[in-house]
Amino acid sequence: MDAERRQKVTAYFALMEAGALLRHHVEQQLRRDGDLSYVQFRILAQLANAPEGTLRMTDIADGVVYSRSGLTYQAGLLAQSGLVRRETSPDDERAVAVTITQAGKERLDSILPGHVATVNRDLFGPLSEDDVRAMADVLSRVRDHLRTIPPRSAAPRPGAKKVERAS
Amino acid sequence: MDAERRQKVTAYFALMEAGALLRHHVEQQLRRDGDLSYVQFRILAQLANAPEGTLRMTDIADGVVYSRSGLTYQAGLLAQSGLVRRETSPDDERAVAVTITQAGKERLDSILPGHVATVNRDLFGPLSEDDVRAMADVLSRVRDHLRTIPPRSAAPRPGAKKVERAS
DNA sequence: TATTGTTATACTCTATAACTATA
DNA sequence: TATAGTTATAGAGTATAACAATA
Repeated sequence: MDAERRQKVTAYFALMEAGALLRHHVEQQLRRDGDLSYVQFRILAQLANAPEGTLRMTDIADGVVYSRSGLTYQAGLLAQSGLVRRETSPDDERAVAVTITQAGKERLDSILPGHVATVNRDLFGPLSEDDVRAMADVLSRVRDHLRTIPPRSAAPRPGAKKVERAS
Repeated sequence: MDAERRQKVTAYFALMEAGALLRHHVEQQLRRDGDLSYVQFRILAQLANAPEGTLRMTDIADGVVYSRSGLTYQAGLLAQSGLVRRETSPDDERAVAVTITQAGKERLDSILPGHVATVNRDLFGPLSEDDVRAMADVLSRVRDHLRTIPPRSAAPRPGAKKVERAS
């Protein structure tokens, strides 16, 4: 009863703190070794795994950032650095096709070894193979469940018209 | 071999994303129901659990924020709102004793039920009791290990003198 | 009308370095 | 000299709302 409640408190705070600390470490490595933010890194990685190295903004948005403008901002930084290219999509003139460039691929390749080393040391250092399995299993479910709940800012456009309130 | 590598990739990204999403949801609840950031919430909670409701800045810093100035900033916001009180420590004139006020306790109490409900729903909703146990166990170790590694900004004062590099 | 994406703007948070004061 | 904390400042990131354009 009470023991379970304590487990939950422990699990909750451990997740929050481990997530924050790991992100902090990882951001430092990415910034130091390749002058990238974590979000930029994720965008590049997604593009590198996509056919043709191309995705539309909306595709990228799923699981990387919370607001559309935030993604525009980050993609803009990547474009400025020449790591991605943006052009109007051929099939849908509204859409923007983002493509990783050669420079982008090289940047990714130059960062990856150090990144893997950092994660292996800082995250997996104290874990057994079973631990990793359990963590992957449980946190995948948590992530999927959280994605389910309205993020409240990546989608909220339909009813974007609740003005009123003449304070 | 390769399967283990994939497990690691899954575990790594699941942790990063679950942590970010959960924080996002939690921040919204705290902001909406009590106009607090997560850091402010943690500070208040720490103080509420301390004897006399008092801690020194340095004590609070452990596990809440990464830079001293960041803590000063957040504590300043709490003080402005009347949720904490700051006064020079009696025993050590350099130190600042931060104390939660009655208003602070009330704010915390008013937020807590909704907070617990949010976490139970968003985080623990899809988990069994065993899952929670495993998560608490593994992530506690990860957190402890990460704390071990120099955060690189909460402590770096001694050799604060590596100028050079006249680019 | 709904969807895709950008822009302008304001704001929150964080970090660095310099500084004060006490131990 | 080392420790506790603040301040000034600057920068990165994010969200909101308004907007343009295509489906």
